[in-house]
Amino acid sequence: MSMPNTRHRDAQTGVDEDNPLARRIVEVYHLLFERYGPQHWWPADMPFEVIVGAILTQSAAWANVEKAIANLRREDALNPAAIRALPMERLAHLIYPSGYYNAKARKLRAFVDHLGERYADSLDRLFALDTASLRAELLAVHGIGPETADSIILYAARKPIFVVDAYTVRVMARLGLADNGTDYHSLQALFTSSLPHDESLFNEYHALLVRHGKDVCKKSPQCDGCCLALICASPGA
DNA sequence: GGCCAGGACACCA
DNA sequence: TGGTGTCATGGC
Repeated sequence: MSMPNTRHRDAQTGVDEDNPLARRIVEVYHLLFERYGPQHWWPADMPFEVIVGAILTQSAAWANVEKAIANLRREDALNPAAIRALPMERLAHLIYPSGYYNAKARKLRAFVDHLGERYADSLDRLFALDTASLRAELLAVHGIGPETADSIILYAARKPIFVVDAYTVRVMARLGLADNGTDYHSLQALFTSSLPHDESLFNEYHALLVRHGKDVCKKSPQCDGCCLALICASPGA
């Protein structure tokens, strides 16, 4: 994972180095990467597993999601046909540790049904869509909202789209660049208009925001020990 | 015992 | 259109 060198990449990417907001977004990335290093989120060798994880992680702790995925793997059910073949009760039981198991069982089923009906279970075919069409296609599936759709596009399809989540809002609020009322697409646009459209960069940046949000912004109301403290506009916000 | 986690949907005014 | 309730386990 290489960090963007804004001094040299501007000419290549069109990122406006004179834009203080864009500079700040890039600066935050550098500071987070320096502090935490690469996060190794979802190496997409198993895109279907990534999609399952993206759905199961909705409002759930990742450790619990891992248990649910392990159950599915043990059942040899980490593929669309197997999930479709499972009785809903059995599917819900397997994903029980991730919480909301009945609701999430319906969501998983909705996705594999959609994938089967329209793409013959081929993620390659689904991912062949351009990003906007893919996003619209995913949003049409029950249980897939903006964040889950973007997570699938970024981490499974490996297309450059920025994922906004609760941690992103929390960290950006600390920096004075957002508040709790900032809508998803405005915050997403803040990143995509400030950074090179690079899939591995967006992957790493989102993972770093989650790491930082967990480590510091939540636990330390006064930004104690925060690597962003010097540029933090509103400690304690 | 309460809070929160890598959200989304249904319902209502 | 915006606000609220619901879905629910597991770790701290």
